[in-house]
Amino acid sequence: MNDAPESPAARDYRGTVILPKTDFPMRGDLPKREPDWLKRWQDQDLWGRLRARSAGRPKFVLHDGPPYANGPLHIGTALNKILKDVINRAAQMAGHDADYVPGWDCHGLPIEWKVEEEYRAKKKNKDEVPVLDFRAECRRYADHWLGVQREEFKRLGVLGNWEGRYATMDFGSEAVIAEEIGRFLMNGSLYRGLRPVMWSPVEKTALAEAEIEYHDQVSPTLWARFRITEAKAEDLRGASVVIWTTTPWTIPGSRAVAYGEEIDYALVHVEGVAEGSHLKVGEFLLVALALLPQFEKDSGLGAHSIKRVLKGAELAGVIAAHPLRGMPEAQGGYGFPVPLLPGDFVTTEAGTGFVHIAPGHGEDDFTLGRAHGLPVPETVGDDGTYTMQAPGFVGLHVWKAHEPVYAACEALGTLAAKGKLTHSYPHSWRSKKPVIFRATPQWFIAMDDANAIRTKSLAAIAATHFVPDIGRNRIGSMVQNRPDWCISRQRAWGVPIPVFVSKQSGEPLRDPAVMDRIVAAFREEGADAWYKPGAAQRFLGPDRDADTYEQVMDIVDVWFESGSTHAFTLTPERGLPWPADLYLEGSDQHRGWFQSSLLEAVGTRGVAPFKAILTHGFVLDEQGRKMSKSLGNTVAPQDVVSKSGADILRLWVMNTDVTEDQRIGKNILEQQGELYRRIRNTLRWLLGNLDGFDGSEIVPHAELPELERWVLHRLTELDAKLRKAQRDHDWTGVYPEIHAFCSADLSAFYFDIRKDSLYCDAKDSPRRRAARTVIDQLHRCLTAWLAPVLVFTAEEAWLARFPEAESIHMQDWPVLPEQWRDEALAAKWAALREARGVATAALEVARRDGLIGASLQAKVTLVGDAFGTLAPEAWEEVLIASQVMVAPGAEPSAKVEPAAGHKCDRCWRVLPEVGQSAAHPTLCRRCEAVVEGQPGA
RNA sequence: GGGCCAGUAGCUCAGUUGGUCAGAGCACACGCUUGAUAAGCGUGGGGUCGGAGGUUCAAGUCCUCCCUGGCCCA
Repeated sequence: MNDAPESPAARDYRGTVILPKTDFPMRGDLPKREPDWLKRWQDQDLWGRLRARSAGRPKFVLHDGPPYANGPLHIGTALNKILKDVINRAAQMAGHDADYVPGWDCHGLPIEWKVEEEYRAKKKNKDEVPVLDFRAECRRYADHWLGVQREEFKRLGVLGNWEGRYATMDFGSEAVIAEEIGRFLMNGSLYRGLRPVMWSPVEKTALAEAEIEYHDQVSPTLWARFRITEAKAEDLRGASVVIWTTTPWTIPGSRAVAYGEEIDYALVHVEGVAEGSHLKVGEFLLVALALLPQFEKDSGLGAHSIKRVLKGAELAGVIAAHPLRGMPEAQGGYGFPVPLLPGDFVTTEAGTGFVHIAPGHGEDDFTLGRAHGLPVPETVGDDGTYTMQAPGFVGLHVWKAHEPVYAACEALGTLAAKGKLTHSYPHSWRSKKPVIFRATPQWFIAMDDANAIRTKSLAAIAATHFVPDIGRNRIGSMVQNRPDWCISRQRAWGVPIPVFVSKQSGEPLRDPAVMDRIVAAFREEGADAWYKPGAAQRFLGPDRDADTYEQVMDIVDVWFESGSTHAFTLTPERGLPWPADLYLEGSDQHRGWFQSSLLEAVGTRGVAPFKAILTHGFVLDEQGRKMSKSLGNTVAPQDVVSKSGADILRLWVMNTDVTEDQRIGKNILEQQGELYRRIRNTLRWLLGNLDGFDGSEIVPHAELPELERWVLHRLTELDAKLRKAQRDHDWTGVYPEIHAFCSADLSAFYFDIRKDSLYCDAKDSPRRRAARTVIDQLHRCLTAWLAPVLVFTAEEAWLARFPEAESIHMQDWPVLPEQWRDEALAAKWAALREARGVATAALEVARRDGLIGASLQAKVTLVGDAFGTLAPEAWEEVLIASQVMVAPGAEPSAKVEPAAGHKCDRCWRVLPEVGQSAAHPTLCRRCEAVVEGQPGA
């Protein structure tokens, strides 16, 4: 019915249709093309040009948290760096000078361990290797991985000052780290103290909290009697307090027993015992009432009576005997009185409601002991064997001590019961071996001395902008509760704590001149200077005798080093302001880098080194589980880059809510590929329709049709969101919205509608020029807005249009005219699109019924006042229908029937007028005019 | 074991102070187009908003408990 007339012979008008034309390929082919872009940027010194161009702009400094240089990048590090890159690029394009200096953390146990492993493989003993050689080996190792990671970061499209990167092992960094320690030495916050620390007997070193991981293990358990020797209440004398412990090896270090003041304790008279029980009929025991039923099972307690129930508070002043008192081999070693002390950490969740206190073997123990003036015995040596202070067990390893402890207690009649328990226990993250709490001399930074680091830190936290805000609580409660900062490590690969201690007074030497010599030497020779022969005399100077000083050979905690990165990176020499605008790391760094940086800066400068903190979550697999090699669910960034392209990985980062944990996997990446294709095709279509575009055809805003002005309004909305995200560092949902704009607003709506005009109107028709005016802006906005994320694709889409341009990355985001914003128009068109849905639904029904195929075959009658705000001719455009009638009515509805007339051979609209022209019998009037080149067509 | 956070269609995410909030995009199915074509358009089916109680006239939206997962800490 819509066939063109058979005669005269139909002409081919295809050549008169203006179809999109561009060399911008449909497929990204990212793995192949991205390296070419990287080379171009490298060759043109994009980074240098950006800095030159940005001179004088307000600085934006995201201070890089240093990844550890000991292996290839994993997906979490890639996520972190990509997010930083997007934020830096966005700040740059929003008008800042975003000078980004990437950095690396280079010292520390993991590298040391790797190098030792290499020695072991070569049958070399580390202890026989000169320390300077060993340190050189570690340096080479770190340097290698720093190089590998740098190239991997670059491949991800991350832009930064790679030449001027910082590393904690640079001589200048080592010097500043020593200098920072010196500040704490001089201001008095650095002190040496005996404290229980997490100690690895295998690696023979104290471990930081971050170097500990928890695994289940089976521990021997011990119920031991502490016989009461002194008590006001007569019925308590001679009774035994029963403690329970999962570390029987700490018994030789036991110096007190803790109880809970509010806990109810039962004085139990034993009247019967199960076979094999170590309890004795007739004895009196003290056990928490709530735990008595469990104790019965654990100890084989049979018939018994509760003589009395007492509050823990009544136990104040009670003295007991050590369970090893009288041990023959100990030669009177455990004869001291053991006081009962109140401890608020005592619970009735497990055990007996009594906790034995070994001040050298636990944080709570140490604190309680210190409060009551208890000694801190050093019962265990650095290799995990007992010292002379554990008489009867000297030389025995603690992991082999439980049987001897059982035996000694049994012989002394203080063994109440024994057993086994599977529980979570701390292990060294390197050796995977269990660690112990052990009292050792360590260097600490005081949290609550006159320097008041804790108080000042809490104030600094209150003044910091957190994204998300919950981070404030998290780091706040940690700082509130943390103990003094133990900064010493008994290792070789790091920056030494550059301190001399007077052998006579035991006091550290506080001499600025000595510190100056040390810092100057480190700057020239690196921290190796500390280990060179004659170092002590060299630094102490001619006026002091090195023999009267102990040179501290501990190195500093790597968290102190990374906490000092602000001090050697945000410097006037680098032209970087202090403090940084932003620190951006995973949420685990609340305890790590955020905190060490905060404490270090507050301790030396009184304020935080950052204005804002942004945290992201962890990368999980598609089921939301942690990634692990054993589960085989890891996603390597290198694989994503080589298979899909860095732009896909970058898009994934920005399409997730980074404040929560993010999932990644094959399906999710495929989905990102789909989203990418839509964006890419949008750019391609824009480019295709800008072929030959020339500023002379731009139509003034006031003369644009409503549809065009609506698109420009949408641009102002997106622009506002983008700029708000840039200011607040909160990007959640921004790029999903840009994608939705490309898909729903442009591709499915605006583009679809304007194809008729762009393809079929005369080149210079006002309507077509208006569309191209907007398409020009769309191209400029989208490429600029996408540039921080799709760094390669945006460049390709920019240069496809402006081949002579330097780079999209040299551009700023366009500043949009305020007049584009038109809320009333937005509301009107939102309503129109609702109404349009009624019509498209009706068209679909007609299609189902075979009445029409393409919508241009339809004549649509719109009934309803909702349609009245637009003229029928405008509805023809919006519905892409050949003929539209509008009629008043309450409920909106649409009637569809085949359009009457013939299909225009050029624009495919079906109109009665087709066939009326003698010259072009197969064309509609508009197309005839265009083909004839009539003015105003 | 403790602290903090999260759990909305297969996937990624929206859903202010409780009252058209059960949504979007992608995927999927079906259809159209063949002048964005290894593209484009339309329509549609999918969720008892982790589970169970409770507060309220009214609860993804508040409270309690539980389950699952994550980070941190023991």
